[in-house]
Amino acid sequence: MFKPVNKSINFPDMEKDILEWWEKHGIVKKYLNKNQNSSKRYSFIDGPITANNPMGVHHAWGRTYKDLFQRYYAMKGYDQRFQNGFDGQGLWIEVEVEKELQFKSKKDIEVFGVDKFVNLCKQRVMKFADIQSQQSIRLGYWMNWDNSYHTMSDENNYMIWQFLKKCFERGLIYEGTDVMPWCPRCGTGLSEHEIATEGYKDIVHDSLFVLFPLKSVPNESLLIWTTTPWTLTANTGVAVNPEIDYVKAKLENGNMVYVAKERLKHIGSDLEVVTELKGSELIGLTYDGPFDFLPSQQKVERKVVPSDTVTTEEGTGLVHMAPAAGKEDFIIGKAEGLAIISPIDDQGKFLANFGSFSGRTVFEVKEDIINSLQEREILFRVEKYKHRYPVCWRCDTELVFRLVDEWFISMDGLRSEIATVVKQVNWIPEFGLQRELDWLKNMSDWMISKKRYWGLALPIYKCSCGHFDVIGSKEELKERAVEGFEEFEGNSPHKPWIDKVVIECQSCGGKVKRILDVGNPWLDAGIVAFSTLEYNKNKNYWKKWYPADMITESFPGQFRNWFYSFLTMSTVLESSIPTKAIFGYALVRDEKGNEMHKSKGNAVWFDDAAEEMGVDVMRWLYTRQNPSSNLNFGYGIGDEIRRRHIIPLWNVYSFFVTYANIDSFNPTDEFIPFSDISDHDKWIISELNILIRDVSIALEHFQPDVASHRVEDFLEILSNWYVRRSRRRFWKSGEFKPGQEFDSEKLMAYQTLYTCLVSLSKLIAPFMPFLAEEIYQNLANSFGLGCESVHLEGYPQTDENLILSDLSKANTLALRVCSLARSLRTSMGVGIRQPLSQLRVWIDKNEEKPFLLKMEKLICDELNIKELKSINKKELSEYVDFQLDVDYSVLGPIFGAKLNKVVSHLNKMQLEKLMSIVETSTSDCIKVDVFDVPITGIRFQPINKKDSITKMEKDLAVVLDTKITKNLEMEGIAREIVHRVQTLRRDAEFELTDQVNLTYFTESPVIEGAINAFENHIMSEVLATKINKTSSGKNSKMIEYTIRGDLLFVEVLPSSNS
RNA sequence: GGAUAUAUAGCUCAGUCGGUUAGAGCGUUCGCCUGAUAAGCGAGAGGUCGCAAGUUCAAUUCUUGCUAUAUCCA
Repeated sequence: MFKPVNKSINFPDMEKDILEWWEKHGIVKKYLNKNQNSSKRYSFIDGPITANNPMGVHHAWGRTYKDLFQRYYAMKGYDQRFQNGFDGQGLWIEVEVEKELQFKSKKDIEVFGVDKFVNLCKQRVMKFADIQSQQSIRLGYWMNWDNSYHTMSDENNYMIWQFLKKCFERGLIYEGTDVMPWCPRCGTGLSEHEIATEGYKDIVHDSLFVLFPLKSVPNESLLIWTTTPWTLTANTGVAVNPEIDYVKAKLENGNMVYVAKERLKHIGSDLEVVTELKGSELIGLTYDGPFDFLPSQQKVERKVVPSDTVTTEEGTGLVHMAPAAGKEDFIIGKAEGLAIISPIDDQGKFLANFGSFSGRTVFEVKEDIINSLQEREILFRVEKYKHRYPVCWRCDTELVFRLVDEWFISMDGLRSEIATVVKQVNWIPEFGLQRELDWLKNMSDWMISKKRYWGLALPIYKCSCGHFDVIGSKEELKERAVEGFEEFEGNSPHKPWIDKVVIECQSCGGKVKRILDVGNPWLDAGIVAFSTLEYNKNKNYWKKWYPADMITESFPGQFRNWFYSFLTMSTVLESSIPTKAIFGYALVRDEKGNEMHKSKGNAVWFDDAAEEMGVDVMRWLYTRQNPSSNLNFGYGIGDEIRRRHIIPLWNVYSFFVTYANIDSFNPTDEFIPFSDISDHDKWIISELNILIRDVSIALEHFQPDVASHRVEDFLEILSNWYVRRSRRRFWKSGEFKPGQEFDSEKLMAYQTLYTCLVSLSKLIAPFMPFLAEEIYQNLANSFGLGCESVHLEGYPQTDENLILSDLSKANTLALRVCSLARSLRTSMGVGIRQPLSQLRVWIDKNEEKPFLLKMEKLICDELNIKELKSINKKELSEYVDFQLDVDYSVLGPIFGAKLNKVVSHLNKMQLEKLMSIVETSTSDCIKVDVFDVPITGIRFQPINKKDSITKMEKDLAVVLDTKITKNLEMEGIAREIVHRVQTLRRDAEFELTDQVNLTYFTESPVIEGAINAFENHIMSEVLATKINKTSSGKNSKMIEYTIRGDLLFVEVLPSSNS
């Protein structure tokens, strides 16, 4: 006996029961260990998830892929590591802890105590790692959760030291001065990685047009434009494009200004052009700067310099240069030898020698700057200007550009090496390779330092003498330490403990401390192909698992983040690929395709989604998605997935169990051999084997969407064709009990459907682990068949001998015939319940004709037709006309440019004559003019005559005999009655097997005649033991029906026999 | 300004290694079956496959240019 199936199942509840069952029986552990001794290996390296918040549904997408592929290879018998990773060092953790403590700046951290602060950061990571593990378990993600790695681990940090040491030995590490985007709140620079993603916002600023009077000529000025007024205090030059046309124009007050010709309109229509000149003529001019009086500006020479980056798209065509406060300015300034004046400190406050601005932030001084320019009559105009301006991706503070000393890894020496490695990786989607190479090409040196607290302690020791060293391991540090190692010993290599250690300078012998900076967090994640695979501890282990077979992450951000650091680090350490394949996927959007934002209220939390829609639905939604396009996620979409794909499977399963129990079907009995089962059964088994083959191939080629859609297609034909066309076999009477006679056709149906369902449960196990388990437990394990859990099973394998392509073609043909005939019935207004005597079918392709005969019974049954007749073209021509239909795909390649001539000759021929020539031709070709035309290229396509009783496609036509004889009419009425009584049975809540008595009353001789003629049929269809006509007229319990205009009253009562 | 991707029905998306009738789901109109399923099945309407040029006997498909959108870079 199978466990009865709940038809109105609540999937999330079912999933929770399964979770409990897995837990109770230790299934996960058995699964993780099952291939331990296998010679086959599948190596997956997990890109660490940031353990800073609960998981979102976008994480669930990636984790579904990770689980899917690992489960697939687990079922295939591959040994795996199943190691999850958590990312936990860096500014994003610091920011959250700062928020909790309500800190406003870095000073608060110092006052609070760096050690306490760092410990809180660690605690936060552990807390969310735990939450995310629990959520992942709810998702059905099977990993070794006791063995997750942390990027904050000693192992990981020291491994990065080793990497940095190797960079150092190659001379790639240097301290550089550069203008960096800087967050005044966080007090740190941002690397290119960080600024690009969410780093820009549309912000409106006051932009200023300012006059810079020329030194050489009185009353003549350069007109410049800036969107960052505070940088004017650090101005040391003006850039012009030598190729552009400029003008000298007269203002109302008679003074002259220089601007680009094209910008004149924007600046003022009342300007009168005095002369035109090229930008090159301006170069070298000197001028009075806007804040010459500041102490920092003394002895500075300010001049006009050339730059082809200057355009006439905005501003004045003359660009104010503050080399210490702008990226471009710095590059141009260095090239042209402009002075560099650094105006602000790490909190965005002006340094000491900036007069009244000193000690105030760049945001505070804006008004004063404007007023000062105004008073001195060099402010030309203030204009609101909206632009994309960089902000801090963590705290939203507007960034400033600042001259800083940071540590870098030089990329120029590595670029081509990395590119070589990148090209060896299999990128999915393919364009990933192009994007990574593009990023690589444009990537400037990697800024690895950060002036913060919680993160990798950069092992760089810089002496006051200028010499610096990079330490490559804890052991090396111990060896080199001259002070403080005992104090540090026992702590993780983090600030502040690590900074107790002092080493000796190898150049001057002085005492040296570590630089104060921590590392860029992408170092942390990039090293995991070494740190987690025991590169130092156990080389054999490392060799066993390196490189990974695949990694998978959301691709939009990772080309410059994890993918990049991952590939870079393996290039430096081993000059080899860290993974054979990188499978990328896009972004999760909301139901309408908009970005999800907490603030917009359209973000969906994983816990809510799991509770409401269930994780199998969620996982199917993910796996069926084309990975390279954005995924719209929502409850409505979830409902649709459940309704269209999961409920149908559940219904087939429920159908099977219902009848299997009625008939005492036992799956442990011997199965009828494939060679002996019916064609209909062979067909679905064949389709099943094709499905298994396709799904396996798709998964091995990283096409989970293709695999999912193939499963959906199979479910469709299983439910709507196999089961529907098999139902009568399940209804045949007779239980499968020892000593009882039973129908072998019926047994075949049960065994076939059973095979399909059990195979399906294994096939979908990596996709929907809960539903798969539920079905498998009931169908297999409860009878002691198979394994304890579907997840301990092997993945189904295709048996090529069971794939019968002729049966596929035959069923495809039958489906087409039925579809055409149904459409014809619809258009003629004859419902399917009215039997009709004959359907004539014309098939163009000779090779398909035998299939029609094979499918005759099934088609007749499906369409409620008495007889199927195959007709030839001549017979068909009674009902239709034909037209010439040239098969261009046949004739095109043969005739090429002469094709038009051939076709026009064919068209000129009389159609009937051509048809008979083609039909009677004994050779493969016919002569048309001078051409030998193969007859396979000439077709005759039927077209409808008016008011026809035919319906056709190109190579298929059906003709319906619509004559309804007296007998057919009565049979139709009988079917109507059966239908009404079945509905009555259901409404009265009879069991499927209950016998009933029918009582009816009618005054219609037609209905009465039909009942009499088809009494036995009706009785067997509705399980009636008796049919009584009352002569006393209708009683009040009878239900009234109108059948073809006549009244019928019916009552259904429990049978007196039962 | 450069790179990559995308552009197909009202919406969300498949597809076409070039072949003259381009598909699905949702939505919409109409209908139907049902002793598993109204959380089902089917039919109809709805598309000059972004625009333009080129290659070709033939272009939605290949090439180029343009436009728009997204992501990335400068």
